[in-house]
Amino acid sequence: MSNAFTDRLSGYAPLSDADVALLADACRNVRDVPAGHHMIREGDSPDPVFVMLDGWACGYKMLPDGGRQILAFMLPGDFCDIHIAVLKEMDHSIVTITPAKVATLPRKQMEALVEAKSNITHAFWWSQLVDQGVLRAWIVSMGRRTAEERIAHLMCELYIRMRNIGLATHDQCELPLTQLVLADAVGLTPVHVNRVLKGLRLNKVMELSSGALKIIDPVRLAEIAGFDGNYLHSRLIKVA
Amino acid sequence: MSNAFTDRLSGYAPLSDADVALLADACRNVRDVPAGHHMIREGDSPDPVFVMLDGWACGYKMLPDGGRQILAFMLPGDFCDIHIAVLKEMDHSIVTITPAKVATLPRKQMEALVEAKSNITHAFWWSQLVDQGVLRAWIVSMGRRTAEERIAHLMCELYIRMRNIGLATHDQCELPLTQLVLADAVGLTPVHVNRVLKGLRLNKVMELSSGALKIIDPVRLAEIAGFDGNYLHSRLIKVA
DNA sequence: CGGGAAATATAACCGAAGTTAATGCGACGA
DNA sequence: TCGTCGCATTAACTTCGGTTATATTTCCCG
Repeated sequence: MSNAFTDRLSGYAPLSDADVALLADACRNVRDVPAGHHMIREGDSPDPVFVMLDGWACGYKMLPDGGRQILAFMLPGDFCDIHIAVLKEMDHSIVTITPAKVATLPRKQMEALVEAKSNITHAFWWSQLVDQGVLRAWIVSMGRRTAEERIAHLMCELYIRMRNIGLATHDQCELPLTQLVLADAVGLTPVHVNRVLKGLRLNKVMELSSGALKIIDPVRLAEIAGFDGNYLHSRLIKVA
Repeated sequence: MSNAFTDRLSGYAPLSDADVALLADACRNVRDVPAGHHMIREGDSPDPVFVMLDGWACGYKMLPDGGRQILAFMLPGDFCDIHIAVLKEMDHSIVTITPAKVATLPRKQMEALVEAKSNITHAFWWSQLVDQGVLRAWIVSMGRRTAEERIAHLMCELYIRMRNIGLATHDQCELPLTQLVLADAVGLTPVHVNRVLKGLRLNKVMELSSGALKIIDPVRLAEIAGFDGNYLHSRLIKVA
């Protein structure tokens, strides 16, 4: 009865079989959506909460000049936005990057879950805190890291997150991001992303091609990124 | 019985007099701390939750190379970090910028508040969401805005937040940040911050001196910043 | 299998912000 | 009252990453 979502939450609080069943049941309403499908648009009034069960999505904000800044990547098991119906209006948009399976939890059900089971509340809180930690790490990257460091850091983040949900081998994982998407995420131009990627490839640090990330020299990569995975608070692996 | 904290939360959920009294009582334990006092250091295991009742603080992360990135400013009424004791280890530090009055809420009391009163829980959630919105806005700034735009945007944010808690006049507010602190916040060098500030002053947009921000041309400032205050979800003024 | 769009790759040039360094100016304590 | 320390200011030079433009490759999809 478990799925990517219950797996993730189980890493954040000790959930009983009943809790897991409850959560799994809550996301029984699953939709298959194609790549490039908007789940939420800025300005929408949020109703259901979305949970990624399979595939990638990202949250982003457009600027008046047409630029786009990606704010976060959502992987299987992640909440898309855990607002719990408190906002009048979404302040950003969410779109799928690959074809995806998305569970739709009506807000009432979310609220019921939070009220009823303190374990689940706890797991939601924790999830929220981790997401916030990721946002903070992005701010640090954008503010103080060079282009190469930023990209290396994002690769570390995504690789570890993929590993935490069992979707990475020891040196490799799927990474279905074009250089344009990457550029929108790290606040660089696609041209410069290409230059940096070339550098990392030539220096035998990592390779990114045909939708997959291959880490050749993990130590060097983490060194360049100044990566400290602590902020991901990833208990999953240790528990499992 | 109200204070800066209960005022802020009242803007997020309808709190009864009893709720307010409960919250005010929860932060009866107030400490006066000097400027530059560390409330939380990265790596600490968090115990109590801190609430700013007066003065300014900021959260930041140090980089291996000695650089510093400020992640958020905390104003009167703000939670310093609403982790509710869920983390093993803080992933960033929090330090006062001015002399401040800080309330210390033991984690047990926080948990009790959350469990007991759904209004209060709701207000905490909302507060959390606003903070997250601020983080996202910072990412957009760092990723996609020029130096001038970034500084203009931060000034807009801080002015509006000060206004929301009744600490700004129609064109002015206290802003006790040195150019060095500002630089650490917007991800620029102090030298460049100075250049930009000079430009804004010469163009009669705004002035920043002796700890105060004076907005001369608010329309132009918001224009430069591409500021849309929506993300602050500031219901306070409208309700009051 | 072949044509077309999207994604990647490269090059030449430009400009915003970083670096380094020197100077000015208060505020505060001795 | 003076000296000092931190902050603000300014200048000269450098560099990282942006811009624009043009291949080239990949990968769909008929």
